[in-house]
Amino acid sequence: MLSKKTKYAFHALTYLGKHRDQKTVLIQDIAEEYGISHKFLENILLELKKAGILGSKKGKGGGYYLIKDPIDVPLSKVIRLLDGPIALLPCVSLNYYEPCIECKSEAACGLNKVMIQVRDEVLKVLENKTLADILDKE
Amino acid sequence: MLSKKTKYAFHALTYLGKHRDQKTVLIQDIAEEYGISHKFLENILLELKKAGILGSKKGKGGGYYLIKDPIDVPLSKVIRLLDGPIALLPCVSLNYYEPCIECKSEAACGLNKVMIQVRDEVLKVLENKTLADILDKE
DNA sequence: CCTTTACCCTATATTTTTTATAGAGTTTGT
DNA sequence: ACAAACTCTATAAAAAATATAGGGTAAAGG
Repeated sequence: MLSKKTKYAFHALTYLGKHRDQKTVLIQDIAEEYGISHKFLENILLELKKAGILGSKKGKGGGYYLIKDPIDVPLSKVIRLLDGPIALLPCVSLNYYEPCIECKSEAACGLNKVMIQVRDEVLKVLENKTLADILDKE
Repeated sequence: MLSKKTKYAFHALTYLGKHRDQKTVLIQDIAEEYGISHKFLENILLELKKAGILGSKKGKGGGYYLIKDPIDVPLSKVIRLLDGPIALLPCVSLNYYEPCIECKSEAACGLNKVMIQVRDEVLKVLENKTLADILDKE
């Protein structure tokens, strides 16, 4: 399941996508629209900024704005950023790989093979669907 | 990510699958093989039993045994049992459906559509791969 | 029939992760 | 100078996952 953090991130990105005509959007506006705590959302937006998805402007009249074209923001990127690995096992994660502690060898692990398959199927969708696809529907 | 509970369940099922020649297997034997706490594993085996995957026998000479043919135990069943929903959002879960609280309407939700697609791709794999596939590899 | 073995069940404790909050900085426009 | 609004780090609260405890119940075997 996606964490609240990730869901909030998608909400915020959707809101920012819808308001691309204005220069900046206040944290407060997004927080109110979706009933998210201002401060919690702040951390999320900051992470999205560090990842190069959002830009921000300080001081009066400041706020956040989309720095990327929505079509260039795959959903997988957002999920990985806020939630971490997409794979179901650490030993098949592309971005957060770790060997399974209790596993003797990956070659001899039956689960490993299946989970690689699952990962690839999930990524086929999440790498190709972007923020633009989400904006379309709303 | 799969929880430890689910991973332990797969370990136990693998062990039981490998030892189908003997009538029963002790909790203790499985726990030692994989370094799992006896008591923690007990709860897991009990759930697998309630789900009709395992059988057990009390008293001296007792233990657990596979009641189903490994080919009739889809991986999705085990995951759902120990971990809950496979879907990434409650609003697209087939077995644990719940509406998203912060979501106004599913029809107008861009994420909803994509996550249905993800769910279906994952299930294509996990419903068709069974315990038998895992046993093959080990 | 009695003792031992081993599963059955429920409750509680511990640890980790997630979610939320607080408050002091820093930058910027007027 | 002042106020608006993001930046950053630390901490707290809540929830979930993991682990432990201990008595209950059934069955085998002598």
